[in-house]
Amino acid sequence: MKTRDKILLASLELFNERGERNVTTNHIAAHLAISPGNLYYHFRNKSDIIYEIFQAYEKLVDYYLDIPEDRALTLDDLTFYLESVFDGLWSYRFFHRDLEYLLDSDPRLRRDYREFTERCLAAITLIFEKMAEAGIIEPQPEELRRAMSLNVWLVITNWMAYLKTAHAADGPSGLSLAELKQGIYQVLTLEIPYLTPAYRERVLALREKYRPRRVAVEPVAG
Amino acid sequence: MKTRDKILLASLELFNERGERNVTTNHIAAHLAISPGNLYYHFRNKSDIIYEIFQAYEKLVDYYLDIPEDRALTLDDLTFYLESVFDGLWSYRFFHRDLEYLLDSDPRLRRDYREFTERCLAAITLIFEKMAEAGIIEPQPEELRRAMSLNVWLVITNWMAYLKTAHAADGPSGLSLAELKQGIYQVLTLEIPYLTPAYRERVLALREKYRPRRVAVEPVAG
DNA sequence: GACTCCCTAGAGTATATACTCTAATAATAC
DNA sequence: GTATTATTAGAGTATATACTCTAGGGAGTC
Repeated sequence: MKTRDKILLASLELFNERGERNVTTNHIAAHLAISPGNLYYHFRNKSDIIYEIFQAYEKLVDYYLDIPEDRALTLDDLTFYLESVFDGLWSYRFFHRDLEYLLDSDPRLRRDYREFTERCLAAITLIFEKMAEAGIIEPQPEELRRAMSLNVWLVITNWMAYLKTAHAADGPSGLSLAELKQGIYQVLTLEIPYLTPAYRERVLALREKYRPRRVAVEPVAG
Repeated sequence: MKTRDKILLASLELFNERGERNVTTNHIAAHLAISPGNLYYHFRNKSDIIYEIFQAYEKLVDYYLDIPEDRALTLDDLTFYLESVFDGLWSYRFFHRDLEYLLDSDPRLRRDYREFTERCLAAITLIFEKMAEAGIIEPQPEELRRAMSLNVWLVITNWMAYLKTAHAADGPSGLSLAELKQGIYQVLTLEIPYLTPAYRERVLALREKYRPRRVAVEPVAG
């Protein structure tokens, strides 16, 4: 693999593990056993690394959320969208953690992220629309659909922070993708009241798959 | 005012304005025109300042969310809870911005914050319970009520980040309390499907008060 | 072999940051 | 007044961080 790509990969890995704030360019270089000079040969600064990682994230989610317009939406589609979005969130999980600081440090990123959010919100709204068309949920007025979509977005983008700050154990054990996907349970909770009788049971069954299992908190020895 | 209190106040102010990450102890001292030595006479380190500010935040919200058990809940109560929570969020808005880093740096804070979240979730659940008792919303099973409360929490705690990252203008104009309170619109959106006919119109009218006004984006000169 | 171009090493730097240390001053107690 | 304690100033420090600079290796080309 090219050094440039190795840098991007290692950065993402370290950022996800320790948080962007705790990872310096020297750390990244050391992790790859290359010199700082080498790293700076490939990237002008840390912001550029982050920006490029973001672009990959953006591309991934855009790809996932490319809603086909020519056919009806199925429950499998819905499952796919939900799973994919949380997969993306997982792979680039450092990003939302320090979002505000990152956007403050890089105007390009701020602009792109705003547009990215708008695209995501539009996609979610479209999904609601197509769910109504498919008879999965009752149709709702435009205004409500938009507000609901925004709530879905807020729940999705904040679920990880909730897990990391209020839920997970203190230890360095961290978080698992499986836990993260319990966010799907929360998202589907939002849709319950709008489900049509025809689909109600099926969606509830889907939701049930993501129900958080109450994890017993290990008593700390000592 | 005592120097100690001045330090807490100035820290909160600067943290809110610029973000904790961008505010050093030297900045705080300079802002107050005192020496760093003086600051460190009153606080052992930056973490202690943050911890003390958090305790004030916690106390404030606990006070707001002290739900009286001896009487029925009214719409005015609900309004008060919502307004208060967003007021608190505003006054200590730096906190959620760097939450994960802050909790990683201070085990006391992590423990306290987790308990704080649990108390807030319990309070929200109780509010739902009492809203059902008061006939404002239809009663729901325990499980659903808990999941709904968590969604309310996720929306509330993420609303500001949404505004700052995806919505607000780039400029240093920043955010206003009024904008922040549009989060109430989103929270009430969550409750719409559960409203009883008797209260539906009234709650919708309340919600309407917080509807975001589409702000025209100023074209940038130049 | 010489030239060029891409890549890399590694020492080095300017700046920032959290925090310390000493000495002096103000406040209080007796 | 004197002793004691609380408060403050301000210079200073150890460490970290993002980033630079110079020198050179390796591979291909003529």
